[in-house]
Amino acid sequence: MSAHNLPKSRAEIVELLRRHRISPTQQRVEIAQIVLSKPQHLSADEVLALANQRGSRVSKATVYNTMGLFARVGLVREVIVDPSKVFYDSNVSEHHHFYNLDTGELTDIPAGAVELGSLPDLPQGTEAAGVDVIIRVRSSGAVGA
Amino acid sequence: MSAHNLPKSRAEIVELLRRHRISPTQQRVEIAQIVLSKPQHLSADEVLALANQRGSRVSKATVYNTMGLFARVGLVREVIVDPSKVFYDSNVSEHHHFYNLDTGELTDIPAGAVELGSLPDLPQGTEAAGVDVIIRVRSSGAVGA
DNA sequence: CTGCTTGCAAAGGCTTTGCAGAACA
DNA sequence: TGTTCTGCAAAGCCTTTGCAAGCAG
Repeated sequence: MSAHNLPKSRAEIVELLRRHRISPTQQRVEIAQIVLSKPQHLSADEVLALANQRGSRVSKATVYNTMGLFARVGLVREVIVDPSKVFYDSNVSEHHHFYNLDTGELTDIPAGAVELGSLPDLPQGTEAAGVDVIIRVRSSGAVGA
Repeated sequence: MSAHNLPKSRAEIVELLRRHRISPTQQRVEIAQIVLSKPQHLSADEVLALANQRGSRVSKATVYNTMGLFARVGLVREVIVDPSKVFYDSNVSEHHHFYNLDTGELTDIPAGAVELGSLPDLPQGTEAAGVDVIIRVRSSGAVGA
């Protein structure tokens, strides 16, 4: 599963949203076009900025609603690496991340470059919902404290 | 390295702080006693609550300052799993976490239960600062949406 | 003494919420 | 036409900051 090949045309987006039982309103389609156009990591604020920049009139509230909705249905993945903001990753296939503490840059770890053996036993009464691996890095030469 | 055996006596705490070049003020010692007394995951708010509950007069600002300081010197580890708050882990040795999305509970993954092969090549110009593995789980039977 | 710390309250940044008007089916 | 969605602004939560008073060495 997974591997939508990041559609672009309005029609494809509409189709994609419908498939996820999301009614394709104008704003959702615009946001989807922006976010799903290519593999990328965007904060809510960046999505809003890109939308405005494209001339779409979308409000902050709608961006949050929409990204939350997309995350819930699996169109995007939330990446939690920074306490101050959530990143949305348009690449939903299984992969992990580097997070640069100095620049705030979030990048993908090439698929298969990190191998988790088998999952450990989960706490009793729980089922797995996802595995995140984050490798925090620092720009070489960056002065600490 | 690592493996402080979670000291308890005031004298040990003072000694520990000095070793980390932190001047052992009354508040820092109290907070350290609370936090480092055993392996645990606490939010800033919980640290404050525990302090007040013990009769220590410590302000919220001081809790944040102090936990930030402790994290910087490596006395505790920040765990970022929830966009809404930071957890501080008194267990500084290398290990990973389960995070229960339904209860907000953060628990340790037994050492060695997760094996990362070798680290992948880091982005150019960066050096590793830490690796976090978070296995998100959901209470079995919890109803989604 | 001199500087580092603390505490209070205000400010700040991200996200959520309430509610009226607009769009969708 | 009934329901769902949008947008604005206000509210909320966690965290940081400014500044005067207090403690450490």
